[in-house]
Formats: sequence, structure tokens, C-alpha cells
Amino acid sequence: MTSTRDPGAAFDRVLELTVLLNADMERGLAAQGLTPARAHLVWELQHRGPCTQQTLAGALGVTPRNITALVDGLVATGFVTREPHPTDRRAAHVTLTDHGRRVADGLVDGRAQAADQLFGDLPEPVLTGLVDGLDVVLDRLRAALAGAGEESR
Amino acid sequence: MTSTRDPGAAFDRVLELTVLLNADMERGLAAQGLTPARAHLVWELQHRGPCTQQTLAGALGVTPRNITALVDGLVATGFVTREPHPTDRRAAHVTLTDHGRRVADGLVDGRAQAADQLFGDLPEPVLTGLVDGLDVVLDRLRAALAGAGEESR
DNA sequence: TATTGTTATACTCTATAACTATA
DNA sequence: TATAGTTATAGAGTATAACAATA
Repeated sequence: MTSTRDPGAAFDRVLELTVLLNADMERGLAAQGLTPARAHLVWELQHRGPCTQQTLAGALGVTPRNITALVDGLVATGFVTREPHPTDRRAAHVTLTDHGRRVADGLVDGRAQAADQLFGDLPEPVLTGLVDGLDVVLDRLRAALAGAGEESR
Repeated sequence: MTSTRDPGAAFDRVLELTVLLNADMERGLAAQGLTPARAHLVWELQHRGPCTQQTLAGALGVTPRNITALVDGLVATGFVTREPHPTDRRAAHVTLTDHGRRVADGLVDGRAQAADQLFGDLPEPVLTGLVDGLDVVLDRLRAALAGAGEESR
């Protein structure tokens, strides 16, 4: 018999949470006319201000070529523009449009609302227990990933 | 000042967990020669036994056309075969190869190991607190998604 | 007439490699 | 010579629509 307090049960819950959370976020982004990859770029842009595509490639962890494609899409849909870089004529300055900035603000708000909807008004011991548990699991996961990174070096 | 026990902090942890977990799973699957979508199909196939592409389309929640592509890829890489359906000559019976079955068994094991690595040997109050918190959050999320589904009807 | 799977077409995300313009 | 971004090419996942074979 399987307990609801064994490692497998906890893992199942976390997996379901990731699936549902992902679905929820994609739905919200699509309503704004954004894909997850494009939203990520918009998000970075709002936090860093206008920057080059190289910078964005580093921030998103993808190739410069991929950034070209993402920016193309965001330009076509009116979220960003490619401005001339003030000092380097090779580079482009990617900049949020007014619309892009409004949507980006909405993403920040939406994130706060989602956090509140899911975790607001939790009885104090429940929230504390959850956060403590997550911290332990996150530490273990980071350690495991770092170890795997070492191996394949 | 932001507490580490507010809704935003909990949400941040959950998001980081989903990102890291996803990266870890993709890495493991890639090592087996599987993409997430193909692994999902293999997983279903192992739990249901041989079945038609229509059935798989329903199980994975994608279009039949997409299943054609996924099965093409899995046939090419030796995980499954398309057998003639015993009774319906229109349909294909998608079946795991020996290799596919071995890898699928490995996925099941890997999942159990991951659960143990992340959640095994947790102090009882921590595991209990975590599972209780996740249950509450999952309920809220399911309710929110159901509500959103209603609206767009 | 309805169902199963495929061909045709298209969009998105992603990568590598070769190339252009500029530093 | 090195860097920024693009063109060229490719693979994977996803979708809709039209069509063939079979039920």
C-alpha cells in the first residue's frame, strides 16, 4: 500500500503542479499575444531596459540566431523595436514599444496576482511548512544538477 | 521589505522548482534518445499496452496528425513499431519494441529514484508540511483553471 | 456517412555553420 | 582579428484542412 506521505506522492504533486502552472501561464500569455519564449524576452527587456541581442542571448541562454527570430516575431506583433545602437553600428538596441511596456507591466501584475491566488491567505503553519519543504527540495535538486554537470565535463 | 514567507517568495520557489525539474528531466530523457513529447507517448504506451494513434491522441491531448509525426520519430529511432490492427484495417497498432520497453522501464525507475533523491529521508514534519501545502495549492490551482475554462465557454 | 491515418501547409522554438558589416 | 547580427539549413513540436482507405 502506498502512503500519501511517501516520496512518490510528493513527487506526483510537484509534477502535477508544474503541469498545471505551465498550462495556466501559457493560457495567460497567449491571451496577450505572447508565446512563452517571447514573453521571457519581454520580461528581461523590462528588467534590463533596452539592450543588444547578444545581451539577450546571454540572459535567455539561447543562441544569437534564436534571438533574431524572437525579436523578428516581437517586432512583427508590435511589442519591441530594433533601434540603432547609440555607439556600436554593428549592434541593435532592442526596445519595448508602449504596448510592449504595458503588457510587460501586466505580466508583473499577473505574477503577483497568481502568487496571491495560490499562496495568499494560507494558514501560517501551512505556508511555512510549504516554503521550508520547497527550500530543502530545491537545495537537493541544485546539488544533483551541479553534480551531473561535473560528471559530463 | 519582503519576507521569505510571503506568497511571492513561495511562488518564486515553485517556479524555480519547475524550471530545474524540467531541465533535469529533459537531460535524462535526451540521454535515452528521447524528447519530452516522445517520452510521454512511450510512457502512455507502456501503461496502456499497444493501442491506436487515435487513442494516443486522446491520451496526450494532441491532434492525430501530431501523433503520426511522433510515431514516425519513434519508429525511426527504434522505440516502437506500427503493427497491423487485429480487427480494424484502417487503424495502426502502435507497439513498444524490446528496446522501447526497456527504456520505458528505465523511465519508471528513474522517476522513483528522482522522487527518492528529492523527497526521501526528509524529516517527517517537513515532508508532511510540504505535501499538505502542495495539496492546498493544487486545489486552488485546479479551481482557478476550471473557472477559467467556464468563462471561455 | 463516420472514422483512421496521411499528405499538404504553416508557425514556433531551437541549433550549427557560414557570411557581412563593423570594431 | 574579434564581435554583432544575419542568411542558410535542419530538426522537433504543434496546428488546421483536405483526402484516402476502410468501417
